[in-house]
Amino acid sequence: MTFAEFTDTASDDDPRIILHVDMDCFYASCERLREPALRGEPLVVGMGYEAGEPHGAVATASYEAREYGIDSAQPISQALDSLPRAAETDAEPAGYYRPVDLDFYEEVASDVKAILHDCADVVREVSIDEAYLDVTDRTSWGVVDADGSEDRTIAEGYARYIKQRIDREVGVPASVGVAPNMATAKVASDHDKPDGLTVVRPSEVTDFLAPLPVAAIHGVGPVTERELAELGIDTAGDLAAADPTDLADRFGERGRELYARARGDDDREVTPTGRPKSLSRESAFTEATEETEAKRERVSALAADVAARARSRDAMYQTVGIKVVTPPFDVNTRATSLSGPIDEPDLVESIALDLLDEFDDDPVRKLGVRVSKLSFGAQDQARLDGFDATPATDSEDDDRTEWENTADIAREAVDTDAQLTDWVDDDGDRADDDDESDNHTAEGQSSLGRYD
DNA sequence: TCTGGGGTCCTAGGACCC
DNA sequence: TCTGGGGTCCTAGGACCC
Repeated sequence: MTFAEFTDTASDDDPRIILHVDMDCFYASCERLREPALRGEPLVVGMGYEAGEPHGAVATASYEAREYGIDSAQPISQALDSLPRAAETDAEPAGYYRPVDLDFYEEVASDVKAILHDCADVVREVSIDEAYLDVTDRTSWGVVDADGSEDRTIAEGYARYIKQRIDREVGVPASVGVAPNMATAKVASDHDKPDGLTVVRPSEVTDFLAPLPVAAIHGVGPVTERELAELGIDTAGDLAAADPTDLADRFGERGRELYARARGDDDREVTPTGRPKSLSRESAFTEATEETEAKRERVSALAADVAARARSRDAMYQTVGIKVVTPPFDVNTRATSLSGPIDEPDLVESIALDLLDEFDDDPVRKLGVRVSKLSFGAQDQARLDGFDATPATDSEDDDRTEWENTADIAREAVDTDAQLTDWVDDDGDRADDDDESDNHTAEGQSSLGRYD
């Protein structure tokens, strides 16, 4: 047997079993958990409405509310107008609005995640209400013939067990997709919402995907959908039958990726959730403003916020950036990198304000502050200690801006002992690998310094 | 659909290095 | 003074996701 034959056989005989668990209109379900009277009622969860400004957007709409055309990301005022009235003359809509309470949703989510981790060896949490599980070693594609009439896979029973545990122990509904890879599992969980369970066996993958609209593929948004339509590609089957080279010409590497997903080819492993790559805060003005002071105040507040959050998460950052949205909806970003990771709220503010200067004369409808190139935990800081402050940029001292110099001072002032917290790596080895690639950057620079 | 907030990944061009 | 090819890092923008 050749090696190729061997691997083919191995993958045919032993396809993975991947679950995608997706909580149904999660925020609304959480609100119903603590307020059962909201069950069965049209419910909109959003933000920005209570301030008296009809400026927020819908975060989640219950399925009852969706019946009236209400959808995520819709302006809140419009959504509330769409709700039915109890009587023609009623001023109040016969539906409910609740403001987002993220802290509560995170508590509920952690209960759900605990069950998921109990049910799988590897869990990748993608968001507050979504996760991938590799349960290959916990169940099987084997078929049971329980009552002699239907054949179901053992994996289906396992998925149902997980769903029921979430429902029984936490009290919120979930939709689950089961498939031999992540991309197909994701589409499967979406296929029968809410409270759905869709199992796509290895032999069924192609037939399952083919008839679906191309937008059902994860990664195809409005822009790509439109461009694909111009090429006569409307369904996943069309995409699967297209010429991958043409797709690559038009969409780059993404084209190949989407082609593979439409064919049900996806060998990405389920890896544990890594640490964040960036942290940001943004906020919109009621209407576009040109006032310098208003803009600066907003940026200062956002900077303080984002720096505090970074500190609370034990994150140091090496890049600080801003986002400036000008009418009609032009997104501008600016960023500055420092010579090493820092944890300095004042510096975040001064850099962000400096970057904002460029937009002094522009009307602005939205501002954001972001920190990135994050590093975590005591190890990085121990390294910083030996990090001799002679990065490559030091040769041009005159060009160094005030904040870069300040950054060096701040870095040298870092008290390693004070920062040696009881950081625990709860993300496993893989996340560590990710972080190490970041650390190498710092090491590389200090090496350069030595060889200079 | 005149658009909130928090993220990820990819790409292109320029700077810089050997 | 003119100059190749390979590589990395950085910034800015774009598409997408929940």
